[in-house]
Amino acid sequence: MIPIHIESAWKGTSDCRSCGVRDLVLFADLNEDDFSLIHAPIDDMAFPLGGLIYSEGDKAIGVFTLRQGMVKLVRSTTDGRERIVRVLRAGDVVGIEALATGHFDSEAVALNDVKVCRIPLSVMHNLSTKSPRLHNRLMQKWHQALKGADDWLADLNFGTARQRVAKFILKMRHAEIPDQTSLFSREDMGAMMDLKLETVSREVSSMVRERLIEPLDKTGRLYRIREEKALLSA
Amino acid sequence: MIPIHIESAWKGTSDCRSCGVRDLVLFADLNEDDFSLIHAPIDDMAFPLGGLIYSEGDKAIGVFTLRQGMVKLVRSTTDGRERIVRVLRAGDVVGIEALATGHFDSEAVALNDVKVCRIPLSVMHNLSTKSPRLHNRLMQKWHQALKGADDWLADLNFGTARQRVAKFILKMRHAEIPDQTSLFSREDMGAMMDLKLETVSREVSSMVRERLIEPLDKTGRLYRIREEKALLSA
DNA sequence: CGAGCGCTTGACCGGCGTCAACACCCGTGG
DNA sequence: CCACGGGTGTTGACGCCGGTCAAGCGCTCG
Repeated sequence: MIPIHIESAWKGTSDCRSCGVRDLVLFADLNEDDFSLIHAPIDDMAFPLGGLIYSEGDKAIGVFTLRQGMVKLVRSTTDGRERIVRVLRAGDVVGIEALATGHFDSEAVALNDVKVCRIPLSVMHNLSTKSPRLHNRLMQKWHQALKGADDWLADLNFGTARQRVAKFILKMRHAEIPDQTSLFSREDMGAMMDLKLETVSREVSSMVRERLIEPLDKTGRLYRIREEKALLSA
Repeated sequence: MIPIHIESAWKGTSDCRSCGVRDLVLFADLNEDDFSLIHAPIDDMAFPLGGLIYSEGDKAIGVFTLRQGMVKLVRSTTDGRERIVRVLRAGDVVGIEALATGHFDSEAVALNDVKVCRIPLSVMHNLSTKSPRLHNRLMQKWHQALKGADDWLADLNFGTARQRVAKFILKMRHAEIPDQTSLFSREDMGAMMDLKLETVSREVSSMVRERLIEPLDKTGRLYRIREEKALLSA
């Protein structure tokens, strides 16, 4: 999965009022007065699998609201290896740290087809001090990010390889179709759980053999969850 | 280290204007107008080693600014074991998540003698919408917490036992005396790095034998860093 | 001075990393 | 349409790191 910088990710300008996922996102409870305070365009953007949304240390134009798809946040450790610190899903704010510092702390890469809207920092700074509604939403998004980070550590980086993979499978289950789950490349999964790709592959395979999960495609990405309890107590 | 609930941690009411660590903390750049908006007392509190500041799920009265000492944030995993997700130091906000949800996501326990001031949620909610200065500080504190979480994962939960312990020793070095470092009980250190206490002990001992560090007390808590480079490249 | 807690050290073993071969999917080009 | 090749996933053999169990040591504090 080679990251490719997509020059032309721009897809147009958003009208947030009619956003499909508006109840999930930052602008959920803005009123008309709040919208009138937005004086810069919200850009609509799309990235394919592997697309680079930003790099570690980049100066930020804005923060991104994730409308569709999943994004991995990658840090390169001092010894050169890559560590995936978290993955974000629809409704999450990608690059929220730019609100505090103006630049990004990690690299953000699309794990599948991704749609985001980019909200300029100027809009955020202006609105968040003037609209208590956005202010509150923002607190919730910071909290969501922080809890996501702590959960990631406590759930996926603790215990045996089997326990980690089991938790991962459950964490990545689909919101709408809860008996299905989407995995990633074995190497990415390894970087998320601090395991080698062979170990990940072995654990997944053994769960398939034991009928806890069932493959739904031939690429090892989509599975049906057959025995949730057995996974939980793995 | 058995957590003890300290009934009477209350030590008085703070005058934030004369706070010794004010430049580090939330109220760093408040002006007199801002202070006049504070209509509830800021409580000054102290906890001894092992003191329980709050438990997972507790309803929050306020958030805590850490003025002295260190605090561990502990989560109990589904299988009963304890995981230390982060440790906080002077200037950090303990329990910042309460600003978003009103309750605490983890347990907070003092790792040594700790002094905090408790800022009521009402004060935070009132001030943070009315004072852009506090609003900005708050963004920085959220960012500090989130970056702390990501760093913790990337630095301390990756690589061999030796690498983890080496990073830990460097992370816990003193701000003022940079060749000294304070460790914790081997069990706590294990819970922080996902290692068993015997493994932690072995790695520390081997670094002492190799003269990378030198014990400064007889309890295994205080060390002098002799060869920083060797630790970095461990 | 003795009890108890935490740290250290040793012996052993199992889980996971390492290295390597192979299978499978898919896109490309003959 | 099929041959080929690269990328990804799987599986096996083997060795080592770190977990487990247990003993012993040295503080510290009654």
